[in-house]
Amino acid sequence: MENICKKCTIKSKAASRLNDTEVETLAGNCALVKFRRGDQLIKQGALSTNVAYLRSGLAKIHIAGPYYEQIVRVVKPPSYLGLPTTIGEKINQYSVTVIEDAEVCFIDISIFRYLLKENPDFSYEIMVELCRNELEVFYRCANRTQKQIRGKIADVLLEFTDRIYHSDIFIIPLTQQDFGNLIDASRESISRVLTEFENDGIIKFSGKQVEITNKKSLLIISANG
Amino acid sequence: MENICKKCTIKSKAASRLNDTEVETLAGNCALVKFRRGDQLIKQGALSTNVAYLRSGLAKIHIAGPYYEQIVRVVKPPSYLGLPTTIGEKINQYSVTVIEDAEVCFIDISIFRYLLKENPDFSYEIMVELCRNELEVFYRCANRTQKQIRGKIADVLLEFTDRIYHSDIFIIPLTQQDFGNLIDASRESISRVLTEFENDGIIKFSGKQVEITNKKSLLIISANG
DNA sequence: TTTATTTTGTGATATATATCACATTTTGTT
DNA sequence: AACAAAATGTGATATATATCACAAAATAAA
Repeated sequence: MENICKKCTIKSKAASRLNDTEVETLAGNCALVKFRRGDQLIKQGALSTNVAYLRSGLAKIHIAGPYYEQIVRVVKPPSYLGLPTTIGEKINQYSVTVIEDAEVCFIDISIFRYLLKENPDFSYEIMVELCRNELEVFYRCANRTQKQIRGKIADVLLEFTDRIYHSDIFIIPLTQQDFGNLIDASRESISRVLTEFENDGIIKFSGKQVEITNKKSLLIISANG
Repeated sequence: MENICKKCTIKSKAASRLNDTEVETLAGNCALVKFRRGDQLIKQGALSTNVAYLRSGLAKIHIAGPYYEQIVRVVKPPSYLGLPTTIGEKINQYSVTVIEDAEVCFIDISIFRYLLKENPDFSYEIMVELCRNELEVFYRCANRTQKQIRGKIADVLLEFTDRIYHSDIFIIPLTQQDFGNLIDASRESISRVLTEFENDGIIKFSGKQVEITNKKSLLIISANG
């Protein structure tokens, strides 16, 4: 088997800490798979045998809430998925679904654990990622609670334009239903506010394509809403 | 200096993975400090030089939200505090305040990092803790969103009785203001619902002391509310 | 003990957002 | 291309919970 990981151009910061032998071990126990929008990468409740590394595309993490499925966050690459399961648990504690065609490397859990044990630098970088996730959920929580719908929608639009697509024009990778779920709002409210933003000349949108035409306003709404 | 850590009876699962020499290193760079309710252990924005290990007592994690301070969760011992800062960041990303008199060990950051690097088992246990935290925040998020006040209050009461105090009678360690903040409700709503629960014979409460008199009802409310 | 401060209780009222209901458009499929 | 299914737009209405405004009680400080 050729060493696909060695040549990988989208290596994680953690993986770049691995030495040649370790990369080889990784490559021998790692499968690159392509997924399409809607495909489920990780299914809550299922036994897990792999860590997933999101190389490209976009995914959403969602968990079963008391009444309905709750989207917790949107994940952009590069990012490891399912770590909390790998570490400590055997059964997936949440689901991950692709929302934009993605390439994912599945890494055998025991190999991943082996690398964590053998290479403290690798391990440390994984920890950094875990910590960052925790903090992000904290912030997101505070925002979700304290802002009202307009502000939260502005936040999401800004996140897409600045951190995910790095462009003023992009396709929202979520249905309005999911968009609402992500920020705790109803589908109808999303529709209304988006229309309102359009009327106010802040965005243009047709279908799922959005163009941010007045980012300043969006920033103000994000700060005050 | 005597080796206080070696004799420690409330050792973390991670720390129990350390060998004698490592425990000695830890002991030499670790200070046990007592705190009283209201004392701030970790201050968001401040430079961090220590990891805090909550040995006893109770604390709340809170972060600056867009409009007000948001309580993210209540932490019970044994638990490491400030890990996300230790790992990856230099400045505290959230605050921690004692809500019930506590004993805390402050561990020098560089020593902590050294132990992470030297001892993969220690490191792995820390990761387990990080992952558990992440999952808990996920669940909490879904609950906060999907349940209404009655259900969320029932949840908190159940958490106190089952997981924190292991007793049907306990003192709520939060003001109603903080209680509300924790579950996204107003102070007034907490007061009203608590009174309602008392009228329905589910709890008895005088001042901050609560006695759960009908746990079954509470479980039902938690499940349906 | 007295005084000041913080916390709690409770009614009346306001409001942001959900829900419902249905038309319309878009997307996916045979 | 035609049809079925899913997603979106928009008005009318409902509602859970916040906010306001005080009074009362409990805690902390002097």
